[in-house]
Amino acid sequence: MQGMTTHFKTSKALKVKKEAGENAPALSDDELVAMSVRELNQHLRGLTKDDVVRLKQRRRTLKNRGYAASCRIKRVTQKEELEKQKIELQHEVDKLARENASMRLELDALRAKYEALQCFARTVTRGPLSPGKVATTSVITIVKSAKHNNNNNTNNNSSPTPFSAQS
Amino acid sequence: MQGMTTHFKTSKALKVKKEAGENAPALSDDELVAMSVRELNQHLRGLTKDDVVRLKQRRRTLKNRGYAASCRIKRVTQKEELEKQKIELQHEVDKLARENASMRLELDALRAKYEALQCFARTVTRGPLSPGKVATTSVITIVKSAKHNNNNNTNNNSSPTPFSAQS
DNA sequence: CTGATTAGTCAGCAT
DNA sequence: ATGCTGACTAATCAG
Repeated sequence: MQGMTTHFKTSKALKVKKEAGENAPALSDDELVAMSVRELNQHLRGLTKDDVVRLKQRRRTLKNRGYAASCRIKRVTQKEELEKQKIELQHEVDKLARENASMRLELDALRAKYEALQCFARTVTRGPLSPGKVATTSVITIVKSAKHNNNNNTNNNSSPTPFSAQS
Repeated sequence: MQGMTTHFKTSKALKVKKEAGENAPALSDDELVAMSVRELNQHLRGLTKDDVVRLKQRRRTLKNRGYAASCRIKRVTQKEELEKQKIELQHEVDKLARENASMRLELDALRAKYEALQCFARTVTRGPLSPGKVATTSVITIVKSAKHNNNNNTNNNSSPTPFSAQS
């Protein structure tokens, strides 16, 4: 991709462009860009029209240099922002998927319990004694304690609830 | 450092830079970039060393122009790709959240049904047998089966079974 | 050398 | 005038 060999040399050539030996009013780049228009006009007194144009153009160029840098920084910042949001969304997907799976399990388990209880209720209502084709494979265990019913909170599978069924 | 003195081109072009009227060996930019090194050498015969250097440099510059364009295209493509993936993830989040909510409803409804049936079962078991304060911790085990119980598959809420309870 | 990437420059647009 | 961005160039890095 990119070299990233941070060459902090740049002694005089590449990044920090310093104007060579200008004539008298040696204005540094940093000074020139930081200058307001009013300040600039003060420095412009007693210069050739040509020099004025040149100096203004140099200022414009220096400004552009900064604009270009801002533009690139903005570009990478936005890209990083996008990637960050993407990661956050991915985490949210994972979290929801986990919740989903565990709820599905819970739902299936509860459905099974419900159906077992349903069968049991059928037997006890339809007649405590039906001599027909009953009783071969389903076991229902009912544990009953009448005192206090503090149930139904974060229903784990180890049900202390009155009714629990195994297939 | 660079005085920008070398642009005798930039005559009128922004995107498609076409060389103006060159001299004899008029090679278009497109031809020059598309040329292989062997082909280039053939066109290089009978030229000043200086001209050879110039032509090679022009070729390199044209190539660089293309590389820069590829780089920009790649940049926007990757950005679009990121945004696309972000939208897809957002849709997935929405979908999972919807599933989650509906499952939560289903779970709550089933829990309510289950508890109602539980209450009912308690009454029918406790009622006929023990009117008093019996059965505080009794365990009842019922073994039951029938030949074929093909009724429990993806039990929808519209239960045609004998027992159904609503809260 | 070829291809990719960065910083700087300019043109052009918008404010 | 000021700020931003696309395209171009040169420099430099990576293979």
